Amino acid sequence: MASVTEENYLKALFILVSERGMATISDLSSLLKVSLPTANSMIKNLKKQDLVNYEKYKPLSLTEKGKREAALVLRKHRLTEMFLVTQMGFGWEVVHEIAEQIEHIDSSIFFERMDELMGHPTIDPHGSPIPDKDGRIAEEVYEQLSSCKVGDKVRLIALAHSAADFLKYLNNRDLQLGVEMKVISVEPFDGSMVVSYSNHSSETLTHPVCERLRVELLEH
Amino acid sequence: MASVTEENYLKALFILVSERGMATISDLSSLLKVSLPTANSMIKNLKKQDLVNYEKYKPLSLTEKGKREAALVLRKHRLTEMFLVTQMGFGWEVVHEIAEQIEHIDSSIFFERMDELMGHPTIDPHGSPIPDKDGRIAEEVYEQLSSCKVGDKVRLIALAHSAADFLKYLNNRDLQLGVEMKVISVEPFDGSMVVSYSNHSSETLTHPVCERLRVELLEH
DNA sequence: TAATTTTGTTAGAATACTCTAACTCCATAC
DNA sequence: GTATGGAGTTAGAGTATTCTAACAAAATTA
Ligand SMILES: [Mn+2]
Ligand SMILES: [Mn+2]
Ligand SMILES: [Mn+2]
Ligand SMILES: [Mn+2]
Repeated sequence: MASVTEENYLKALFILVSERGMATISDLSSLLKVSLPTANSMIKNLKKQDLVNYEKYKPLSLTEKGKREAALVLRKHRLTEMFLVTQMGFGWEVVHEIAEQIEHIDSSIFFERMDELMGHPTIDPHGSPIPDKDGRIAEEVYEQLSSCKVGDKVRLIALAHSAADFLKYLNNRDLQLGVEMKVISVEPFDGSMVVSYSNHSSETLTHPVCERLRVELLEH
Repeated sequence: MASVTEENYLKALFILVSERGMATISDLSSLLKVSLPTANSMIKNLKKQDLVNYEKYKPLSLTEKGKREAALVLRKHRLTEMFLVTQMGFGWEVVHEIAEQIEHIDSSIFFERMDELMGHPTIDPHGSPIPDKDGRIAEEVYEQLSSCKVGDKVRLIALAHSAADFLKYLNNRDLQLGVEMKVISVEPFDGSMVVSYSNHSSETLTHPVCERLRVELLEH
């Protein structure tokens, strides 16, 4: 069984590859906040266990075995986040930190019970898909709010990142998953958008925010 | 902050001292399933941190600081066990293993929320007291069933040990905390007892079992 | 292409935890 | 009181994870 450290590396690699199509040792190094040589030697270790594909100076990828392992950790992470929100009443801005630890608990009955109690959820509180028991995960084929046009009506269905700061920013503006929004205007200079939704008739969102909001197009 | 390993040592020491009045390095070594030199060197480490009192060849004890740390880990352990039983529907025979891992989660809000959701329980599913937030713990001044006499009526209020085997044994006989039992007879030769309770009019319990059942005397 | 910057690698070392082997201390049993 | 066996200790070493320093390769910029 993979150690806590190894699990963190596998999950990081899985997420990096699914977000950017590829991953390098320095991506891992900065995401996990370890030095480059540390990441380098861990990658060699994971290669030895046939969990990652790696050739000197080449980009990284997970083997099938590594993908499975990583997806199962991600499953535990996302199930936990959902459990913390739906069963324990936590806000979506605090659950990631706790799940980062609980994802390493070694107990199949624990996570199976969570899953049952929640009725087998398919997404986590941030809208990301939860891998199934075999490590299969749904494609994320969402549009970014930033790519929408004036007049578009969309529904917020997921977030590209779930840092607490960002989530609190959304809380302060009553932005939750499921909210229907309409694009009022787009500023060509800096990509900021004015949108309306719920009780908010006019809210300005900067480009970095719009990029991180994943939406489903309802009308345009 | 203490590492997972250090927390396990502190908790083990706390339990050994509270159960037997004292603890030695070999007690720790066998309880934690590590070699004697391993326990020895960890004790030196904990002494350096002013968590245990230790002089070569002398018995061990926790400092006030060590007691507090240990009690807070024990609090997390027992809150978790109670949570797993009352909020997640697990049987008391499986929760110890899971709690052994979750007790090391570093998140005060997580355990505070557990505590709130359960209405601040004071005992765990095996009847052991849950230390409070300051690390204070109630004295356990229970009688053992094995010390009762024929004719005594007692209520089962705690278990001295919570190994899964033992708990399954109790499950098979419908023995739960709170059950009122009557001592029908005691076999002087081997200390086994015949008791009646609930729908069980005559159940034989061996001495090792009776020793581990802690009771409150109702009548005699 | 040449210079520069970024990324990756190797070497060497530190810390935490663990072990076995060998030895010493201590309680108690004769 | 000495012999003995169990408990405790020290020495030395291995694995996992991490780091810094020094260097090499690759990518980017000029
Ligand atoms: Mn998360
Ligand atoms: Mn993690
Ligand atoms: Mn327990
Ligand atoms: Mn533990």
